[in-house]
Amino acid sequence: MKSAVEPLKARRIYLLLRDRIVAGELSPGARLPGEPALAAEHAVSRVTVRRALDLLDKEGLVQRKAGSGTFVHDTRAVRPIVADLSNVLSHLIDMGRSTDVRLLSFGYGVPPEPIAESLGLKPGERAQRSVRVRLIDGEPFSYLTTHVPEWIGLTYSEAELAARPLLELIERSGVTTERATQAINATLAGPEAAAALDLEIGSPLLTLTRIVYEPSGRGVEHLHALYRPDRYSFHMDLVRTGNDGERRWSPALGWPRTTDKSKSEKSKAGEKPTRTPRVIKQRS
Amino acid sequence: MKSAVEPLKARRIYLLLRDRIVAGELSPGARLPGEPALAAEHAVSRVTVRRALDLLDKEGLVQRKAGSGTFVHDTRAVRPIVADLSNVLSHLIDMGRSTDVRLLSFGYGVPPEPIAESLGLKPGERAQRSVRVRLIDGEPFSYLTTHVPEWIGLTYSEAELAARPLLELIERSGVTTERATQAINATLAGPEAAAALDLEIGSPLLTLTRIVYEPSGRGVEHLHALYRPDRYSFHMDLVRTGNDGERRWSPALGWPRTTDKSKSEKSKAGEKPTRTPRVIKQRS
DNA sequence: GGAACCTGTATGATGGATAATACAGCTTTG
DNA sequence: CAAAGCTGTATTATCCATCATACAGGTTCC
Repeated sequence: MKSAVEPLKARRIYLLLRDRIVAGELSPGARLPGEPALAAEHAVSRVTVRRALDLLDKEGLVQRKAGSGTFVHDTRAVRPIVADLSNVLSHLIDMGRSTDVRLLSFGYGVPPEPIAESLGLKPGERAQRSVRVRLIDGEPFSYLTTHVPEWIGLTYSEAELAARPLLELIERSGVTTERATQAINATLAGPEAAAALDLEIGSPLLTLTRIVYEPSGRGVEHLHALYRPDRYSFHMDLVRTGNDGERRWSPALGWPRTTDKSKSEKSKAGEKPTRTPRVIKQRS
Repeated sequence: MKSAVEPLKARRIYLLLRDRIVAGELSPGARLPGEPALAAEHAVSRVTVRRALDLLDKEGLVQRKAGSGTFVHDTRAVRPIVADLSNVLSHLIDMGRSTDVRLLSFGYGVPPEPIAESLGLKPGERAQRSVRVRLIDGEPFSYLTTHVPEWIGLTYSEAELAARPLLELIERSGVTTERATQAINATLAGPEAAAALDLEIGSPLLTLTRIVYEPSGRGVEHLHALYRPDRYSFHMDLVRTGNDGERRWSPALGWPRTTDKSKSEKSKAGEKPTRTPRVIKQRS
């Protein structure tokens, strides 16, 4: 068995720098602090900084010029996709970007207890489990694990699942979907997800867990989605509702907009990032 | 300078197991796979698995019984706070949980370019930057970095900021807030955030970036929030709108019912009061 | 009781990440 | 041109996470 210990500090610095670049804090063309400076800043040796920069370089995020410095390269290719809170990204397709789905796994079995519970399954009852990866322009950005009660799952084939949206298939089976709940969170990539998303284990991931209910209140779909944060983020517009006494933000329903100039977001140096919303025009 | 190489595989396994526990996949009382099994599953040595389990143990998530096995312990203490998408968690306060805010940093300066842009500042214009940590029941769960145009920031004092919601202070200054945009994402904890949130560097974090605009369209607040995913998550209810042709999910405006996780009946072996300190300091 | 698990504990070996240091060649600046 | 940066490239040494292995002592179950 090969032993281990993988880059840690190096990868960390790589990720931090990467975040700052993708977030727009370091604009294209800008020169990064020198290797000695970065080494001092992060209290590591220059060799380590160097490894981090090599990773950025290999990824094309940065261009190194001997004798001159390291410069931020084209970031446009790395700009994340933006979806609204209901997870709609159809506007991307309209923009000519191609999305593709790859079905990694398909089968029936007894799901873990919490999922069974959310689907209202009796102990021992089976469900269909599928794992899919969604790609945009050939690059994977989401890793979806879905569970559907067996009696629904049986109404469509594996091939159909690979080709059509699951929810559409569910509705085709005669089930009406009406309500859903979802939770957004963050995790680290485990081995399978990391492999599927072309990431290293331990990379941060955005998480979305959604349960779709039919009118009777029975769950018909349990979705667990993992997103690469550098390629996907949730975005929403809020409006102020309820005058003073009860001031609160509510989602702006007419949602389409995003017209304004690239409003980027980021915070201070050496901090956490967040993505830059994409300027998107949408049809309709 | 102390050299390095920190636990990697061990921590990874720790985090993965932790996720499964917190997510409910491994219910309280359940017995984890044995150390040899886990070692095989993750292709590591038993020593490494052991370290991961030690971390879980120290955190109180798991109880180890020599000769018997390792069992999932009380998870209720770890259940994350749930907030709706507009970031309201008032219902928690209603539940008797106390929140507290600690002001870590306060000052004025020229913000990084993307933030300046979002606030509509001219190059060189200054803004107030504050860093706060929010605690619930004494435990930190969010790390907030806010930027406000100087002319607004000057209308309140540092003490006021530490005591009252920022948005309230902004509105008190005469500014009307009407619209906001926010993006949700994920990252890894950097050094400062990790320290403030009592985490290790490299832990996953939920990210929320919100920009609040006044009616004229000028930004008046830039918020960058980092949340511990094990203590905080976003939750929302959706309803199906737009019949077939344009089927889509929209946020349910009525208040979401909290995800009641009280599956009371499960009292396994003698319940234990275990009040475990939350320190995750590893290495001694 | 005893087999078959399990967790606790100790050992030595190893290899890869990191540190520390030195020097080359290029670029920019004055 | 020369000085002062910078990146490229070695070399050597250290450290420690991990591996592999062995054995102890507890628990479960037949």
